[in-house]
Amino acid sequence: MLVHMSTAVSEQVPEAMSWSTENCTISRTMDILGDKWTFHVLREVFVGVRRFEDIRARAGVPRQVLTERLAALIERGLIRRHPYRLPGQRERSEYRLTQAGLDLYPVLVAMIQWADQYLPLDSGPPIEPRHRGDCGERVTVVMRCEAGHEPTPREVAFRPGPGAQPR
Amino acid sequence: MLVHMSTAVSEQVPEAMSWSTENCTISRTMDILGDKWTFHVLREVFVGVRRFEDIRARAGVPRQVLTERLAALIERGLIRRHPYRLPGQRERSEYRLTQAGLDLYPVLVAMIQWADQYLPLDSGPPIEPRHRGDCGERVTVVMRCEAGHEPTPREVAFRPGPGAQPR
DNA sequence: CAGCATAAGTCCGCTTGACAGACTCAGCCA
DNA sequence: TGGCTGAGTCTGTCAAGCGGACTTATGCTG
Repeated sequence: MLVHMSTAVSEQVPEAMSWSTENCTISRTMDILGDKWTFHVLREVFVGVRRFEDIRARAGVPRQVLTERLAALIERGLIRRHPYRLPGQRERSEYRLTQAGLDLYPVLVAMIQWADQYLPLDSGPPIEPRHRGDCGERVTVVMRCEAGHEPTPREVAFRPGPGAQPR
Repeated sequence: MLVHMSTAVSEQVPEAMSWSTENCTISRTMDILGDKWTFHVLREVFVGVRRFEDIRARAGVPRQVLTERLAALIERGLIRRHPYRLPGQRERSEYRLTQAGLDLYPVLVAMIQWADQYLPLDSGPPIEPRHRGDCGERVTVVMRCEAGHEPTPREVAFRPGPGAQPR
């Protein structure tokens, strides 16, 4: 039971205190995604902007930072280089999402959904995730457990799994 | 239609190029969440670790950075201070999630789900989101559109919404 | 051929932020 | 009185981000 549920005056030690943060899943994810420019770059690639100069100009990333972040994202397997050639120009590279990159969609959709609720603009959402093709309806994320329930945030808790290490 | 779907050799200009990144939802979210320490701090609060010293020691955050991040998270309304008093000690503060903070659950669950797939540990997941109480089953996020479909990442696209500004 | 245009970088010096480690402060207790 | 503890603040060092100038490779134009 997490301390959230405690009603006693005297505090209990949270269960999580006895588990290591060594191999924490969030840390390992943040090692890849955990800075503001990486997310800006991914946003551009997600909306279809894939060339160095276009990404740089739209996201406002310093060139050196963009070079470094693209290399890191390629090394981590989220994007890959893809040669292209404009008529009358030499061959260059653009950057496309891999399957691992595409599978970040739920993360981006969850963030947009949160921001649309808590950081709304007067003019409405500037960007909307939608079901492609004939359907075209707006897409949201929902949490669902394996029994088929759809719990609210208060009904969800993080628990140690098989890979948890004692401290 | 996004360029993803183009099969022609000659490239098209992505639709997104004609929209401003000024008020982008991802940028505005990253202004709040977009650095590695903020996510580490949130992780601790999510798993029930709420006191300055405990957060600092478990997350390995430099004190000064923790002070600054907690203040920012309070100002943005994701957490709030809550006084507590251990027996025989003076009153101190702990940090708890607000409703806005709790509603980041889907973002964290989506990240963990992605990492469990693409950055797995031999020993299994160290942390698992679960439905509290009697159910106890594992929780995942799914994308769902308003027509009730559950599209895969390739079937979702980001489109400009009512608040999109031309460049 | 010389000269120009362009995408995608690299180089440079400055400033900002992260960092480790020492220090402070307030209340409680022996 | 002096010591302990949680929650900070202070300080000097060092890495990273930054804007702006420079470079490189190729194709096009005259």
